[in-house]
Amino acid sequence: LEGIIAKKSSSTYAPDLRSKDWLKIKVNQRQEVIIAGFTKNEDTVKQFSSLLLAVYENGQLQYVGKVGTGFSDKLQKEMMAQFKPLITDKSPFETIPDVNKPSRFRPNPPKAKATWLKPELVCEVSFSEVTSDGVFRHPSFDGMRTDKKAKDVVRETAVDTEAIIEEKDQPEDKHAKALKPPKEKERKTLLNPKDETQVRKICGHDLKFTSLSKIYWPEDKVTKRDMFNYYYRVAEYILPYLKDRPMSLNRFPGGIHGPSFYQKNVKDKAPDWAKTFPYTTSNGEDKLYLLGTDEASLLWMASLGCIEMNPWFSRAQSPDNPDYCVIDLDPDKNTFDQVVEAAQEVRKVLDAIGVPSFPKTSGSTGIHIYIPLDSKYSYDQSQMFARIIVKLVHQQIPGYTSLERMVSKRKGKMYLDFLQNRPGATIAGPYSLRPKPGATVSMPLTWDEVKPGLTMKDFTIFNATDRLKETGDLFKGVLGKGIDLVKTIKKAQSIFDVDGE
DNA sequence: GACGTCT
DNA sequence: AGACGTCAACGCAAT
DNA sequence: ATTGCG
Ligand SMILES: [Mn+2]
Ligand SMILES: [Mn+2]
Repeated sequence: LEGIIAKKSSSTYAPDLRSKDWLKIKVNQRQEVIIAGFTKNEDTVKQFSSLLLAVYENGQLQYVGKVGTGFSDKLQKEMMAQFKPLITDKSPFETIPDVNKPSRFRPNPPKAKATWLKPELVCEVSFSEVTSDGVFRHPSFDGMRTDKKAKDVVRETAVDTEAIIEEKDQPEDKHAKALKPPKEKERKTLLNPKDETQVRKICGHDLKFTSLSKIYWPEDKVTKRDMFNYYYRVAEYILPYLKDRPMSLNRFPGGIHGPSFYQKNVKDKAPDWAKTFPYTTSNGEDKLYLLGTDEASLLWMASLGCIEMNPWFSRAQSPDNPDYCVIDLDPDKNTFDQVVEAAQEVRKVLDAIGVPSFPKTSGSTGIHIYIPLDSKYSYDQSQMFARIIVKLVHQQIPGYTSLERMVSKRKGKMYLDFLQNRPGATIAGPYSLRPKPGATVSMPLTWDEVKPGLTMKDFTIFNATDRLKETGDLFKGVLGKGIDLVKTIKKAQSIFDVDGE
């Protein structure tokens, strides 16, 4: 048994971070809204990039934000047919909303052109909360509503009720406060800034955190304590990508410049509550992988000095069937703008054959692109598909990319790594920290963000949680509906010159 | 980083 | 109690 | 059998 010792913390600081307050499952709100227009980004092939949403407030049309996710290409086509007759060059709003509103975390939003619609169509969206300027956070499209008149669409939550009361500077009304939905609290920090050793109860298990002021990232003055606090705060985002996955532990007990080593076997090491996955090595030894499960397993890994989180592509329930295929761009003597170019080339190829793709910075030097497979295929099939894609990409940009396995044969060109799609192989998962100067994070992106000027240090331990509050989990689709490989490969063969070999 | 053994 | 030593991947393919 | 590779 590993040394996680049950001991009451003597610290007076530690508040009860485990009050059920934050344990509540985040329930999205839903409401009907009017479609008042749509935007189309400069580069996209889609019908539209987002819908501009509105509700009536005091008889006036009020902008409540936009939604850019939740519709398939097919649905978009049908919707566009409904939009066409309603297009108008006059904004239905009294004051024209800023649909390209930049923010601290998306300083260069893609240029989106707005098209206005007569406010007649109604749809339903879900969202996590309403921001202080009255727009939806993390909106997602749930479908059209044909049974509802646009004129009847008003705000459904009590949030605005309170906002209006405050605006008019009325005395606070207890009743209004009671109606207010529970505010999505920003998660508190796990560990206090003082004690070198602290014990916390996580998922019912006492975890001990030691050497908390040890500097893990000296260039950035980031400590082990900072690392724990980070994983604690991103837990809800990262855990879906670790859950039930065997983990390769890559340990850096002395920080990012100290010696490091891999650990796969946690037999007789993991605490008794940890879930494990048995495997047998090629020379017949029985070992146990740690499975990602919950916050306790996440923080226990971190406490071993695992700066990175390296999950399998498949889960224990179906270990031979990956949930996604990965195209891993590994630059050598390339600029990051070239990595961006290559990533967009991957996207173009995938777009052409109707395959959704999800990009993220690796946090180290490259970019990872995930393709959802929904564990319908084998690793071999996934790798075959990845090989087809990178071959096509390489044909487009042979000047600075390479498919050579041997580094010396790559001649400084970027490796289009498809071989990582094999059992037992891993890469740093989404939201993982990396043991690199800058305390970088492997950050999921929208494709609009994958453009020249992007840098690895845009996303770090310092800004990741703030960004997540704004963007939500951009990788949701990765664990969603998988592609149809058979159809897709056929389509690729019809469009491109795919050589089978 | 954790554990066993030695002084 | 503290110092010290030891351990902590793996599969595949090219050479 | 050893090395290179992620
Ligand atoms: Mn890589
Ligand atoms: Mn790679």
